[in-house]
Parts: sequence; structure tokens; C-alpha cells
Amino acid sequence: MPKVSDEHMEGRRRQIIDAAIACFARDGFHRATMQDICAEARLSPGAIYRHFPGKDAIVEAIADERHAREAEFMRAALEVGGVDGLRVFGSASFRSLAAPAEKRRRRLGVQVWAEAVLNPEIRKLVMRGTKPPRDVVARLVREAQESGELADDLDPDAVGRVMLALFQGFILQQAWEPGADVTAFLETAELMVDALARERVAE
Amino acid sequence: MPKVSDEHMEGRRRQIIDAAIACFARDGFHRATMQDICAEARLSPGAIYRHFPGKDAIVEAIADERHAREAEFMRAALEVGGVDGLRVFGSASFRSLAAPAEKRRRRLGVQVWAEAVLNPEIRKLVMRGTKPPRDVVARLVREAQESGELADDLDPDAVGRVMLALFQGFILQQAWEPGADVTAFLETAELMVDALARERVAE
Amino acid sequence: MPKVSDEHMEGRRRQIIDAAIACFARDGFHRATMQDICAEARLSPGAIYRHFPGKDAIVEAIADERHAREAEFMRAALEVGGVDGLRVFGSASFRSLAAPAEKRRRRLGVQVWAEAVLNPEIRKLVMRGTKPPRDVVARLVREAQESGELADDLDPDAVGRVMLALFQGFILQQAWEPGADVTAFLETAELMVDALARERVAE
Amino acid sequence: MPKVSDEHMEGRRRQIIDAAIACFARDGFHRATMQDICAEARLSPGAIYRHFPGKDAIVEAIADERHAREAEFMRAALEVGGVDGLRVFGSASFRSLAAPAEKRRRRLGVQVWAEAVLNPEIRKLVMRGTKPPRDVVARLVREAQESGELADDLDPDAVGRVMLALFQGFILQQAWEPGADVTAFLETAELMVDALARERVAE
DNA sequence: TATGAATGAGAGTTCATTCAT
DNA sequence: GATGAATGAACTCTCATTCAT
Repeated sequence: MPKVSDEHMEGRRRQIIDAAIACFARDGFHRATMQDICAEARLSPGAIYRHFPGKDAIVEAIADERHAREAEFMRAALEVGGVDGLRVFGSASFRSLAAPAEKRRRRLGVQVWAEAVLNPEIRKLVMRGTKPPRDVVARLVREAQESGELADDLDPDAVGRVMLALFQGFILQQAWEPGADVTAFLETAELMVDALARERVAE
Repeated sequence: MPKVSDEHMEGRRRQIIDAAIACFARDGFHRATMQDICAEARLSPGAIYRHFPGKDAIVEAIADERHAREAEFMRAALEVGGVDGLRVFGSASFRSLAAPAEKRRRRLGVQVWAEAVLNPEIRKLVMRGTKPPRDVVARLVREAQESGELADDLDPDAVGRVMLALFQGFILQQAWEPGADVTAFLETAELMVDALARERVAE
Repeated sequence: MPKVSDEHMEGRRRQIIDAAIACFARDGFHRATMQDICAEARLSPGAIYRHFPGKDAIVEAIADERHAREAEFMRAALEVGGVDGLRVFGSASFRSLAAPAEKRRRRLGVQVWAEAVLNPEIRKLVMRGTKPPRDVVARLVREAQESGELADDLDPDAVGRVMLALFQGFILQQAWEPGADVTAFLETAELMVDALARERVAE
Repeated sequence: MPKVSDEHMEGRRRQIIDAAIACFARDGFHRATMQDICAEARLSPGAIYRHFPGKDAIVEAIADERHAREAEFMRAALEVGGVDGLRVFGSASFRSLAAPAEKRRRRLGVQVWAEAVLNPEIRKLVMRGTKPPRDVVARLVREAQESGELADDLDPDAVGRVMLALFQGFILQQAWEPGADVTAFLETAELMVDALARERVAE
């Protein structure tokens, strides 16, 4: 039972992870019980423990999954390059999170962040997801500095952190107020980036 | 020791809240047990339940306390007014959170945010703390627009949200990496604000 | 401070017992807390523990109080004597319990009975209250047998138990259904006694 | 051991109820702890909570079980009918409770009564058990009145209550004094019924 | 004498995890 | 491989009782 079993295994993992995502987004990691996840996945506890050694492992699997989504944006941004690449990356990332359908994703994200503060294992996983985007931004900033689009005194890594912070704050605020004005937020963020670039051009 | 003063009562509340803050920052709301809080406060369960009807109430009391800290910064910023007020408010707020001693405060803050996503009561409390700073920023932006320091097409409320997002992302990142480069982050954020203002002046 | 203190002591005891009666009748012995009794008595725990060594002692004091009420009926019944004395005693006892105002007394009585099953101390007290009425009935029956009013084959002690049982069942049923038809019950019970006597006369 | 039969399920319920009956009869509802019941049932807390949502539910299940025992007596009594049916019902019911082996049952019964005073849910259940016997008695009395065996001025429902009261008082007294003279009590009660009937015949 | 804040053992209940079937 | 009944440690919260004031 080799190949079929592997596919089956993978299918079960997905089924469990999806159920867990639904439960965790709804109730948080601690209030969601394994029984809740079993019910949501329509699986028995035994079946779940065959695929994950415990509740924490499911949390970790979810934390591990969170990145990778932006890989596509990053590739596209790097192709464009420079300040325009920055803009592409920024607005693509924002838009991917702003959709109402992403409400669950945002709620879950905040849970993962809080857990990452407490649990080094989770933190490692989460940072494995946040580091690449920051590096992409830093690289784009460096490119823009080399081409004269941006001032040299900007710290590329710090810009990476600042842009990440904007995303994070945005996700958090939307998790609290799903109806918050998303467009104005994005536009304002873009204006700030543009200002940095435009003033350079204006010199 | 009967008939104690209100001061004593208030002192006990502080003692419990401080103990709870320590426990929650260390282990999170859900992993910290009432026994942990009792041990930390060197008080018995009964003593704690005399002052709070349950664990949730302590969480709420803590969430309720989180704001008010910025009140001083806000007052100062409004006195200065305009883009300079914005700068004062921004750097004061950042600096107040960047100190290593605030590590616990940052960790706890992230816990509260996650809880606010799940618990409407906590959310209400948290937003009662985030709304005034956002409003102060919006007011300073409007002043700056009236005096011509900032472009009219900036949405003042959105700027409030963007600045709040910067703080939040900053706290989160520092909660994960207490050694992250704080100065560069702050400088970059200030550069962005300056850019908005400078380009206006440059026109 | 001799006499004044004694009166005061006794007054406090009454105050506490009355409060406890109210609480126990409302919630039962186990659900009523010492705090409830304190609140009802408008006294502090310390004050109560000065007069009673513990909750059980209050229960015992109450169980101890329950009898004595019928002493007057018993005296009157013995004066009348014979079957008529039986009738006097029966209807006086019933009537004293049937009044709506005695609802609390009935509820409390049932609590005490249940406790008496579990607690030998309480049981002793309760039986100290039930034995004399049974003995009075037995004595009246013996009188009636001697005067020929009742058949000799009646067991006087058993009649005492039967009459006590009628009271107890009546109290219980009324504790469950305060609106139960009391008059019909009493009349039926009297008819049964009368039948015993009448048939004797009829011979 | 998954997917067990309904029989197994029912068996566990019995096991738990039996353990609870033993504990409650010994210590009362409030002093018997869930741990006691677990120990008596040789089951873990979790196993019990799979079958009952809480301690109260076990109490209710027990209160609900108490009736039904008399169903057989009632059927037999109704077959016989009239005053003889009354006698059959009475002595069968008494004898079923008088056996020393029923000591536990009597103790538990008194606990349930006390609880029924406080808890409407239990009361409803208990009265669902006491109403049918009362109604059977009332029906037999009516039959006896129609056939001239009993006087028309007897209130059939009140006779039902009186007979129930006799049982209840008897159970209570025996719960207090397991060695009380049962035979004499029953004989006296029968004499009272007989007297009512005999005097009618004698007219 | 009275107060009431404080104690702390222990209550009912939950839930991550196991394992016989 | 899947099931789900069972486990039992650990949780939050209660409340009879004490004792410094």
C-alpha cells in the first residue's frame, strides 16, 4: 500500500489541518478542543493522533503553512524590481489579505502570532515565513538605491521591517474590525512609499 | 483584618493584576493558571476571588489598563500640533515601547490582541485604547493640511490607522525578537513621515 | 457583664437561628452558605462563630428547636383524654401545620428529616421531638381501651406511629404542593379514627 | 473499545446509577462527591461525564427510577378491585418496603424527597411517581363506594393522599429506626381501613 | 465583642491523549 | 487504518472557618 497510502495520508492531513484552521480561527488554540477538531473533520481522535502526535503539532503544522502564500508575489516583485517592484509587492500582499473571505485567515494569523511569542517552535516557523518577504523588500530597496530611485540613507532591512509592520498592523485591525476602510489604508501606505521615491526624483 | 480602607482594596487589586500580568506575559492567558497567579501574588485563591469574579475579569482588567499610558504623549503632541506634533507623538510612543524593560509589556500586548479577536468584551476595551491615539493623529494631520504642511489628498483617519499599524507591527516584531534593531525601525518610520511633509514643502 | 450579656447572647442566637431557618428553608442545608446566613442575619462570620462552633451546630440547634411546639397540644389532649383527646391532638397538630404561613416550616422540616437519616446527632434530636407525641397518642389509646372506647387488639404504640406517619406524609405532600387540599386530608384522617371508635361503640 | 452496543451503553448507565445510589444512600447527595461515585463505580470522571452531563443529572436519573416499582402492585390491586384491592395494594406496598434489604432504598427515598422540595425538576419526577398510586387508590375507593363497601362521604382523592402519607411516614420512621416494629404498623393501618369498611357493612 | 479579609482543602468538571477492539 | 470509550491530571472556583485588627 505505498502510493495510494501516501496520497491518502496527505489527504487526511489536509482534512485535519483544515478542520483545525476552522476551529482555531473561531475559538482560538486554547478554547478549541481536540473534540471540536474531530467533529469538524468528521474523524475520530484516534484517526487524528495517527497523523499528528498531539494538538501542538497541529498548531505547528498550521504555523508552518502560513507562509508560502506570498512566494508568488515575491517572485513577481523581484521580476519588476526597484520601487515599482516594491509597489507591486505591497499592493499584491495587501489585496490578498483585504478580501472579506480572508477574515478567517486574519483571525488565525493573530492567534499564531500570540502563540509565537510564547512558543519558540512556533516562533521559528512564523519567522521563517516573515523573513523572506522582509529580505525581498530589502533587496528591492537596495536595487532602488543603486538606480538612484531611493535615498542612500534608508536602511533596507529597516524598510523590510516597516513594511511588514504595516501588514501586520493592518491584519490586526481588520481582525478586530472586519469592516475597517481597507482602501484608504492601502492608499495611504502607498503614498508614503511614493513620497520617499518622489522626493528623491524631485531633487 | 476587617474594615480595610479603599486604598488597601485598591492595593490588593494592583497586587493581583501585577501578578497576573507577570504570569500572562510569561505563559499566556490560557496556560497561566489561577494557581500560578496566586503563587505570584502570594495570595490564596479565595483572596483573589474576593476582588475578581473570575479569571476572565482579570484579563479584562488588564486589557482595560493598557491604554491611558499614551495619554501624556497625546497631550504633548496636541500642544505642539501639526507635523511636528505627529513626530513628537510618534517618537515618544515608539521610545516608550522600545526599552528592553518593556519586554513584558510587549509580550502581554500581543496576548491581549489575540484575545481581543476572540472576545468582544476584550475587543471593546482594546479599541477604547487604540481609538484615541488614532484620532489624535487624524487631528494633527488635519491641522497640517490646513496649514499646508501636508497634502490634502491624505485621508487623516487612514494615517491614524497606518501609524497605529506601525506601532503594532513594531511591538509584535520586538516581542518575537527582543534584540531587533529598534533605532533603524524608528528612523525609517520617521523618514516616511518626513518624506510626506518634505515633498509638500518642496512643491 | 453577666445578665445583660446573657440576654444579648440569647438574642444573637435567635437572630442567627432565624436567619439560618430562612436560608435552609429556601435552599437546603447544603446549598445555603454561611455567607448567606451572615447576610440574612446582618452579622459577620466572626460574630456567628462566636455563638456556634460551626454550620452543623446551627443545624443541630434548629433540629433541637423543632419539637416543643406540640407541647401545648399534648397537654390539652391529655386533659381531654380518650378518643376525644386523640381527636383534639390530631386536629390541633394538623391545623398548626396546614396554615400557608407554615410553608417555610414544612420545607425546613423535610430538610431536617433527610439530615436525620444521615447524621445520628440530628436523628437523636429529631426523635426526641417525635417520641413524646407518639407516647401521648399511645397513652390516649390505652385510656380509650380501658374505657372501652377502642378495641383491645389495637397496638397503642403502633397507633402512635401511624398518626405520626400521617403528619409526616402530610407535611411532605404539602411541602411539594403547597396548594394541596388540606381540609379533605384532615377530614379523611379523622374519619379513619372515628371509624375505629364508632365500630366499637356500635358493637 | 469503540462502537459499543446500546446494551453496553445502558450497562454503564446502570453501573453509574447503582454506584451513585450506594453513595447517595450512604452520605446524601451533597456529601457524596463525584470522586466517591467514581470509586464506587470503578470508573474515571471522564467515563461518567460521557453518560451524564453532571451530578444533578445523576440525581434526576435516580429520582426518575424510583417509581415503576409499584406498577405490578397497582395492576394486581386493580384486578382485585374494591376494598380488597385496597388491602392488596396496601400490604404489598408496605411489605415491599419493610424488608431489611430495602434499608438503602428507604434512606435514598428520604434524600430524594428533601431534594424534591428544593428542586422543581426532581419534584416533577417524584410526583410522576406518587400520582399513579394515589389515583389507583382513588379509583378503588370509588369502586368500593359504588358497590356499597365504603361510605359515599369519603373523598377518594384524599384517601389516596392519606394512604400515600402512611407509606411516606412509614419509610421515614424506618429510615431513622431500621428496627422499628413494622408488623404492628401495617396491622394498625389495615385495621383503620377495615374499620371504615366494616362499619359500612354493619349498618 | 465584632469585623471581614484571608485561607486552603476540595468540589465539579474538562479535555488531551491512549488503546482494546 | 479507524474507532470512540476510557483515563486521570489539572483546571477554575467555592466556602467553612480563622484571626489580626
